Amino acid sequence: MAPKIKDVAKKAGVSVTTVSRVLNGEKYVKDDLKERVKSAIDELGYTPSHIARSLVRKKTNLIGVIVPDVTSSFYSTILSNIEQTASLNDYNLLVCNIIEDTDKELKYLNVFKEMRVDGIIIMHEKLNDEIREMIGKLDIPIIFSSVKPPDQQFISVIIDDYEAAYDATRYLIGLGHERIGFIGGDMRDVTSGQNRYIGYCKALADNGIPLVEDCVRFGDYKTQSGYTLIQELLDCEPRPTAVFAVSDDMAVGAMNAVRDRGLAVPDDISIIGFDGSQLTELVRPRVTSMEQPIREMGTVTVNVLIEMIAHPEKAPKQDVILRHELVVRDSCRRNE
Amino acid sequence: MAPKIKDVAKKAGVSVTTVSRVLNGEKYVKDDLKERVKSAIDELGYTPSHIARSLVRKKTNLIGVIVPDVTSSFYSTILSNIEQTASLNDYNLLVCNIIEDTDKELKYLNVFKEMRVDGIIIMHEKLNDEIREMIGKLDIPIIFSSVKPPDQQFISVIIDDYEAAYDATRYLIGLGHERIGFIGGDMRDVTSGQNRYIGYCKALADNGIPLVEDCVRFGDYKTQSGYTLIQELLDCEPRPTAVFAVSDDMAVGAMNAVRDRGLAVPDDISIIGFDGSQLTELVRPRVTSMEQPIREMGTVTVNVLIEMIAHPEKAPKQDVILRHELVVRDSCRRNE
DNA sequence: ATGAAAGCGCTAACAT
DNA sequence: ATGTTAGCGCTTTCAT
Repeated sequence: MAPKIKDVAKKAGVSVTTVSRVLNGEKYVKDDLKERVKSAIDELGYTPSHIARSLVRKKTNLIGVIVPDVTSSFYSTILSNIEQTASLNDYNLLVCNIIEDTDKELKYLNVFKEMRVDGIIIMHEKLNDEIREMIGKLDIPIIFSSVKPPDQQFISVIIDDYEAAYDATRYLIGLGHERIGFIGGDMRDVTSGQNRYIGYCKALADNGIPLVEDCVRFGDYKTQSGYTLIQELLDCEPRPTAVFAVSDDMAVGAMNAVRDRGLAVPDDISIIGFDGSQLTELVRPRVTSMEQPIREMGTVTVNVLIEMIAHPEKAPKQDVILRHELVVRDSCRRNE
Repeated sequence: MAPKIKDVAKKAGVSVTTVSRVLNGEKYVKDDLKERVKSAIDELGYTPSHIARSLVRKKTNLIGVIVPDVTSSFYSTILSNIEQTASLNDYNLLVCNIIEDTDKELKYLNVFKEMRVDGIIIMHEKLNDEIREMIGKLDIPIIFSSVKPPDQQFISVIIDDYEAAYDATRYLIGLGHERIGFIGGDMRDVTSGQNRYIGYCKALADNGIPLVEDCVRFGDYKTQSGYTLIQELLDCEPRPTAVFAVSDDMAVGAMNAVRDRGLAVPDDISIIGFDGSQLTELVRPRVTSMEQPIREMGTVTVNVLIEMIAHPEKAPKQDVILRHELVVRDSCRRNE
């Protein structure tokens, strides 16, 4: 059996309180006692039980994280930064990977509650009623990262997706493109679905370019869906000279489809992505992308959450909006 | 304050023991009492405290996982499967991302100990003395996934890297290649460093092909290192007609470098990767790779670990060796 | 079939 | 400056 505080106290010839005091770095312990306790701890190989501590302190230093898919470059990068920032602040991560599995999410939310996690980070916006209700009466600080659920009560760390999509489209227009296809996300998603689509539409409208419904498709942000959907766009007459894909994964899928059809990016068609995932630099041509500050997003999310945990009464009422940034690489060119 | 078992007992007009009994699905509770307790639980929105439970049961249902880099396609895929299998068995994951940071790993190992996790999964093999010592006296079941540290005392879920590398090299030889470059890993790593290199050497030797030191480089498994190292191989006279990179990431980096130099894969040079990461299908040409059963690896790791947790006395003494498999795609061709 | 009470390992009044 | 003790929320003998 692992040694407990009582064993240390006995060995050092002091009370458990004294041991607890040196454990928690309190003053009011004479140096010689402190030394005795420390060597007792060393000899016994004692490590305090976080469990017991949590029980009395009513604080677990645990953050529950719900990721849609850890294998995605986008989410894993945010997760990586979440982990780093959490670790820096002595928080540990309970990670749940839900692959569109509502039951699993519900289960994990319940686990988070049982575990008495101090805070929760959620990275998807498809909240059904059950989950909404569960979350609503959870009484644990919750923050959304990179997404914004329709509910006003929750706060998010996001970019302005509307504006980012607007800027991405404008970039294409500025390059002389007028037939610009769109490969969108899930229109049930407010940020990554609706807002990006609206931004695209508005940019066209502001520049007197008519929206061609036939050049618009919606997918699920993944490579395969970009691969599939662009094929329909390539069949349009006249063919778009540029395509805006609302995720880098979809952009890469689209680029592969173009290539597999014997066409070239960007010579035959320009493609711009969205997110700023590592993939943009891995493929050839490298993907021009409207980037989110992914790493910063993870960091900010944790910092805001920790603030909410520390001061639940003054929880922020406003979303945190980070800046998006166009990073030009090689997948778009001027339309002559 | 969240309701506790005592509140439920009071509300239902029974003892806490009875509540505990229905919570844990024991028999010996009359139906009407059971009903009363259940509705009290519902009305109060009571959720048992995992903390308190863990304290008395001396079981946390927590598994600590140490990943070198969650943003890597290879590790995140294993992690995803670890999570899935753990969740299926009611275990939760405490995830630690160490980016070659020994201090952080040490810290986390200590956190795992404090948290009294039931088991630990480690996915890297660079154990320095400090970590080795820490792990040695941890008294928590530990299993290594996809890697094998030099120490005989720990068990691993791995493939036979030597044989896999041998087979990969033989595939290239079978394609008619005789000048076969090698982009290896870290020679301090037994599995992914040494064994793959030795397999490569042995395959050459068995086929009467002399090893050309100049066509061998060692990197860190990442894209950038593949990109850099292959440049030196391309300068060799005569130039290798094929290259074996011991990770898909390095293979992709190498392919990019080849392309950026105006050469083509596989027409000018064949490149075979290793791992079977998602990347192989994402880039063009798609990467022929000696694949590890990544998904199975995560599943098996958790299953074995859970077995070790349940029966610490009869811990497996043998590594679990999974089968590797060559998946032919488009990055290698016959050398005429 | 149900309940009283001890204790899991620790912290935090409170007392000295 | 140090020690005593009462919980934290639950499970689990042991009684009844």
